[in-house]
Amino acid sequence: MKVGVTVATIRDIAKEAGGSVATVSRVFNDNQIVTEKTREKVELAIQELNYQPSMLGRNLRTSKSQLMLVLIPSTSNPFYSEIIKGIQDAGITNHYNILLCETDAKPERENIYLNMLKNKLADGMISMDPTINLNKLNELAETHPVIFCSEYEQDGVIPYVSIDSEMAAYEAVKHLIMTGNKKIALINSEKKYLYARLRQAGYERALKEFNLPIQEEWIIHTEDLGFESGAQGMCKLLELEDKPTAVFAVSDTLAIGAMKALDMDHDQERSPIAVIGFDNISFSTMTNPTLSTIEQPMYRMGVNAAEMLMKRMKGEEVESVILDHKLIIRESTLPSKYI
Amino acid sequence: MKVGVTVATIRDIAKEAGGSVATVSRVFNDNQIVTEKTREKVELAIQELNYQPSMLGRNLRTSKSQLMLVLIPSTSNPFYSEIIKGIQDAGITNHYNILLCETDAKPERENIYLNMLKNKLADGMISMDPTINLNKLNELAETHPVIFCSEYEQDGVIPYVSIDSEMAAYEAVKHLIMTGNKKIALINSEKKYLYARLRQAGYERALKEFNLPIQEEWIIHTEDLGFESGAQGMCKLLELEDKPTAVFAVSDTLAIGAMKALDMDHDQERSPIAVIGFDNISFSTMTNPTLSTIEQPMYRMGVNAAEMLMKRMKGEEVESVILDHKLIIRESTLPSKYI
DNA sequence: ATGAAAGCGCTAACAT
DNA sequence: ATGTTAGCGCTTTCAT
Repeated sequence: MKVGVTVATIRDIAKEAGGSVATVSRVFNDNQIVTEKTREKVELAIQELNYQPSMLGRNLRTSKSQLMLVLIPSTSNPFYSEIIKGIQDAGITNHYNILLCETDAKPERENIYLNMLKNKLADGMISMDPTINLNKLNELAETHPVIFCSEYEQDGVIPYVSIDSEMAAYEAVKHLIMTGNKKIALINSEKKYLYARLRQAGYERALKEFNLPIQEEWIIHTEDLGFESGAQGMCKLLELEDKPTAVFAVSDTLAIGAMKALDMDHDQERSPIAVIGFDNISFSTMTNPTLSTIEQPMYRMGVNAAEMLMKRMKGEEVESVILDHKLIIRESTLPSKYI
Repeated sequence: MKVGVTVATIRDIAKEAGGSVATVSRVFNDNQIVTEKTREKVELAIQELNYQPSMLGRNLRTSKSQLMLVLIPSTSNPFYSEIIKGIQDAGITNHYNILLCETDAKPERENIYLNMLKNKLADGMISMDPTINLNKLNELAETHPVIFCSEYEQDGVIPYVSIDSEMAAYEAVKHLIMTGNKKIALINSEKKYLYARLRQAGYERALKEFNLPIQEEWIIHTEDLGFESGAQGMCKLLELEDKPTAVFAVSDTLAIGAMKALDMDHDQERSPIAVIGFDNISFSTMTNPTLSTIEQPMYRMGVNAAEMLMKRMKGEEVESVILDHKLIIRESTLPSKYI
């Protein structure tokens, strides 16, 4: 690494081209007012000195950073990967880059990121973090562009893009009922998250509609969405006297863990247990049996969230969006698979 | 979102505290020269006006952004998630944030990111992208801090953190041989990638050492590391007259896809096929059978890469690092599983 | 110990 | 059409 190599600034170009910094700036910002002749001279100088305008200078002047903050709880859930890809694709088309922020459910990290928005290091924020402090975020949203993606605040003021979790859960459970199950368990995450409450509501609505009892012992709450938690949840269910015949897990990662616990359970007496997940991550086609699930349009959610944020950053108003979900029936809920 | 709300600047604080901007700056930078009394006054004003120093201003002045660029080919491979977590954890401790850059193997994106480094939007770069243009990167590295993580240039000048891919592959294949396999196939990615060449070299070395033939038709090259590619690779092998009895796949994602193809192959005549992967992503314990693999210390690789880069950004020299890998034996290579 | 002032690289209002 | 210049918010040197 060469030390002391100074990078060309706009002034160097101006001098080299025999013009002023304003002209150089105009050339770079595609200002049509510049003569073709002048433009050529400037562009030659730019080539010559291999000039790149400093974002630092430009950003300070325009007080824009062209950066979007993206808050996620953890990178380990593949659910977020597809969304991020959507955000990135939409952002890059409009010369925005994303600053990925993994909060790991740590409030001190959250603070760092909220401050980055306050002190202009980023122009706006997309939050996918269910653990975020809503009071602080709402306060921030009064003065800065913020969009929710996936997890949001019901009846809140921050625009969001999400799906109808209650309806999707209802459909998943109804599918279990229609395929002959009467004892249906729920592996849910903690009820402090909106999506957890909504999916539980959908689960309960489906059971009620078909006059099936809601049994406390068939509802498991896990600490996180890891495979391990799903497996533990299933183990608890398998220990029950009165075992369920089907399980609805609120994420594919939980469902996959649950199916693994089923694999490893060598009680040949027990009846097969159907499993349905939520998200449709790509892994869900790789399990054996393949996993029935609710598809979320993750890539589109990301694109939408980014576009909403970019509008917001231009000062436009935006409306929240509910995207379509879809029931995907695979082997894990096919009775035949187990016969 | 309130419009027109102006954020407090360092001058506002100076005025409020009845001091100068220099003093406020000193307080913020923990300059010990400030009197306790003055410091208190300033801190009160900071509280009062809820002041956050603008990174934009600070960055321009110090010509540092406290941002590290992280280049990855795609977010969809979970292999990168753990590494990124390591980078982020190490970075945040030192007040660095990461700018995640998915190149998607598109050269135009690559250019965007390389330029961000040139024009000071980021202080340094960690590249995990095997598709990157080495000429450009080497040129950039002459003037800017760059570190390779996982994929690197052999005998190049850019420091890297990686594992011994050749040795790891050798061990994986030797394990297949020791468990009784004589016909061993390789599902590799494209040979333009260093890791692909090294792993193939290890594969060939193990075969040679045990006097097993290297058969062209048992070596598959895939376009990417997706599940689908792994499945297609296995299908090709299953169509062969002379089928292998074991497969070494250069990534867990490929291996998992390959195992899925095995699941779906209903030829009851064929002998079982052992599979070993590479990476030890968390999903590899969720398949049935569970996947034998080579563990890479992904989190530690990330931490190391970030620390190396931070040293480099301070102007220190750093040495490349090879971290330990580990053979993980699970069900997919246990002969008993198939009997 | 504190303050005044220069200046980082750029854009844009204003002047020519 | 082009140039001059102020100033974005901060750090830091130099003076007091």
